[in-house]
Amino acid sequence: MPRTASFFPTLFCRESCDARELAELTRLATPIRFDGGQTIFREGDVARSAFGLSQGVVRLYRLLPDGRRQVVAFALPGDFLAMPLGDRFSFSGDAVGEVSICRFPREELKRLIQTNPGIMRQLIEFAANELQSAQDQLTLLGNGSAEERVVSFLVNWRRRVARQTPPSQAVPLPMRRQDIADFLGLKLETVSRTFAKLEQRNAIRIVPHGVVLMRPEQGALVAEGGGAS
Amino acid sequence: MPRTASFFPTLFCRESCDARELAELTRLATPIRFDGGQTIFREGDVARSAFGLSQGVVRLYRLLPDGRRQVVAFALPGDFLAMPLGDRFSFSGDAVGEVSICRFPREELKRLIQTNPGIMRQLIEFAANELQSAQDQLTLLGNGSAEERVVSFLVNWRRRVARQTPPSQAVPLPMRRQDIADFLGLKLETVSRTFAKLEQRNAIRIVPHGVVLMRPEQGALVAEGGGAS
DNA sequence: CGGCTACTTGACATCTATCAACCGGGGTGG
DNA sequence: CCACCCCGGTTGATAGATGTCAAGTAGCCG
Repeated sequence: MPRTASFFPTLFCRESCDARELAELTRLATPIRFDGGQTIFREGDVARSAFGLSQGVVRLYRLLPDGRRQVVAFALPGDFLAMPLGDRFSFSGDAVGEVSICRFPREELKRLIQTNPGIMRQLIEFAANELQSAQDQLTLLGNGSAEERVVSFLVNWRRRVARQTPPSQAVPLPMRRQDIADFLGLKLETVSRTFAKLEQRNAIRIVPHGVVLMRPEQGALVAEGGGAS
Repeated sequence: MPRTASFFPTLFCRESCDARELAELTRLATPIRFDGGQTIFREGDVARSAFGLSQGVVRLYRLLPDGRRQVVAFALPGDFLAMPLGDRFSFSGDAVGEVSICRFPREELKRLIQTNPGIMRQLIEFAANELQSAQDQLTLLGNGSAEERVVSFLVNWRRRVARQTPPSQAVPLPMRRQDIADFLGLKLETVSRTFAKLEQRNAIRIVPHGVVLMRPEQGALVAEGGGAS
């Protein structure tokens, strides 16, 4: 269990960290790697496995029959990819850049969860967080202008990324404009234009694979509360 | 425990129905009534209680600082109002017409849940459903036109209502246009116009406190999958 | 160096929001 | 019992924001 270490600590050791439970989990986990663009699991597939993200970024999305796409969340290291309940995936996930995954056999994981109240509690908490995030996102898509959506995305993304690699002025944006657009319910041109507008206003600076959020505007930008999963 | 009966069966007896657990739950529950428009709980309040809906319809919503509102869901009998986790309500709920509620003291309910795997499982399943619904709604708000949103709402609402009072051609809409608008991320005028357009097309008929969904169009209308909580 | 892909920018179309007037039913008070 | 008022809903005219289509630019990889 080499690379695995970077995953468990974030996910399971936040509060209740039982050594035995952790050992069990580690025993079940199989580490896998994916290249950028590869699909990890597909909406509708029978969920034989559950996944945890160790390294990299994963976009979770749904495809509509006519090809439209809704990105449900961007996962960061420590996040679950898909809740290990329900026997089919309710969305697809693919790698944005290289990623390291922990794969769990679903049935065994399920059994482990049902017999370990500690893990069970963690799972419920995780679900509650997800729900909260989904409702934040819902509120944003229901009421926000293009600019509010983009700003909210940047602020939330920065907060989440900062948790992983603390000190850094620039916020990396490994995903494409199209991904951001599909996450925010906008078109990529609108995202691009909004970025440009924010830059003209000196709220951000656009850099090769990310943005720099400028100090002064940050306060004014906040407004919205929660955000992505 | 008189009126209470109409709540528990739907919520807790769908699958695993343990007589002892049910008895415990019933012991904790206090029935309350509210008139239309009354607020049952408020976003941000400390959640001393958890609530289950016995009769009527409740709108669950968030208020943004500038007064905009996002209706997160319309609850029907058998639904939980707010997940009994987290120590503050993450949204408000108020009665649409008269409602009957079951009130649970949160701490005791929590204890009961943590010691009863059956109830725990139910709760997780409920949370998973909620999450699924939230993501459906997210997809709708992110990609749907006004008409798609309204149609999706009507179809999903009909399905949910039908579960309660099976045979009825007309779909009751006890909530106001403004509520529907805030649920769908539209303005009430747009909702009204969309209703009118659908009626002109003979897809629906607008009746005093509801609509009738016409047979032929129904097939064409479906398109979207899931929906409200 | 060439070609691909992501991204940006521009002109224009479309949709929904906005502002405002109007309609109609239910309840209240005369 | 009738008239009025109030509220929710509908409808119209107009404006603003985002989507659409299309061209053009920049960075990356072979």
